[in-house]
Amino acid sequence: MFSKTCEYAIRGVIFIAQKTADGSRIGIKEVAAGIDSPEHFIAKILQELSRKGIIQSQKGPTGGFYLDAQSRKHTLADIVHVIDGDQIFTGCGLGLKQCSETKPCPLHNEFKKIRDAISKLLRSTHLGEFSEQLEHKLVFLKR
Amino acid sequence: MFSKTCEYAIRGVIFIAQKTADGSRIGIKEVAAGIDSPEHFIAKILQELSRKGIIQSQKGPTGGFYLDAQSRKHTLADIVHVIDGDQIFTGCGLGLKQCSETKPCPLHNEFKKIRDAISKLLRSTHLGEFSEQLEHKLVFLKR
DNA sequence: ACAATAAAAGACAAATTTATCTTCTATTGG
DNA sequence: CCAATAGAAGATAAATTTGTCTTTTATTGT
Ligand code: FES
Ligand code: FES
Repeated sequence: MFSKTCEYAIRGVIFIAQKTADGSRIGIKEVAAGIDSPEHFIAKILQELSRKGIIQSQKGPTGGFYLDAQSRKHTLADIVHVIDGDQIFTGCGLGLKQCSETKPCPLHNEFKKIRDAISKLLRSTHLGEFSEQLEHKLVFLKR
Repeated sequence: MFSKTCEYAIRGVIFIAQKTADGSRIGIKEVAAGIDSPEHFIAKILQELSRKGIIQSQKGPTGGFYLDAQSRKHTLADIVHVIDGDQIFTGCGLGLKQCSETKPCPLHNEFKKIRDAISKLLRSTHLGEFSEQLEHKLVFLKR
């Protein structure tokens, strides 16, 4: 569904959203441990998201990653778009070079519904929503 | 959503289903051309599906791939299962080692709906259904 | 039996994705 | 200003997926 990179990205950002809801920052090591991902790999991913303005970062002592008020309005779709591109939003489920209404693949109509459900979910889930859940052990980001 | 291998597999089998509805057989070259895939690559894929009994094949002159009555009752889910395993049917959308009701990821409940929709689609689509569409240029397997 | 045909199988190679390691740069507190 | 900290960046490597090439085996019609 998503690339491994994108899975880490989403988990990482959700983790950051939860841990920095109080305005603090969190270091890359804690993020990697928190979501069970390779440290340098998630670092690169977060750096790209930071460059694109999806999350914030700060170098030096007391530095780390965090989300500002603006970022909390971003959605999971923004992350997926940056990491995996728009394939999942508009691509053909059977891998045709492009999805098309006029030259549809045999599953086009059915795939479209699923794709739209995924889009809707990703677009309607804002990063700010993840601030509290984890602390109460209601949901998990690793196993 | 699916691996490239699995996309080719589905397109290939649908193509075979359409072209051999009359009881004939079709060669690997025609399949590769028909779905715009690398010839030897789709060959390996079809060989595996053949070993698993999802499709049939016959060596030698007048040989080729085809679907018998039994195979036409198979579903797209059978193909996906053979090629990509059960990740798409039961795996966690955020890449946790296993999806779990008791230790769910933050998107578990939403992902489950999507996963179930995909499962339902794949399980309810039988290979026999593809026998006529393509001939009338209603749907396409390459572009 | 024989030659032609077509899939099966296995080895190999390219490309992409995922992961690791090292060095550089910015920031902080003293 | 200086030393410590932590992210940024770039190079390298491993693993996986995707694609190609060659040889073998089964089947057919003559
Ligand atoms: S053409 Fe395949 S999903 Fe639209
Ligand atoms: S735990 Fe992530 S989808 Fe079930």
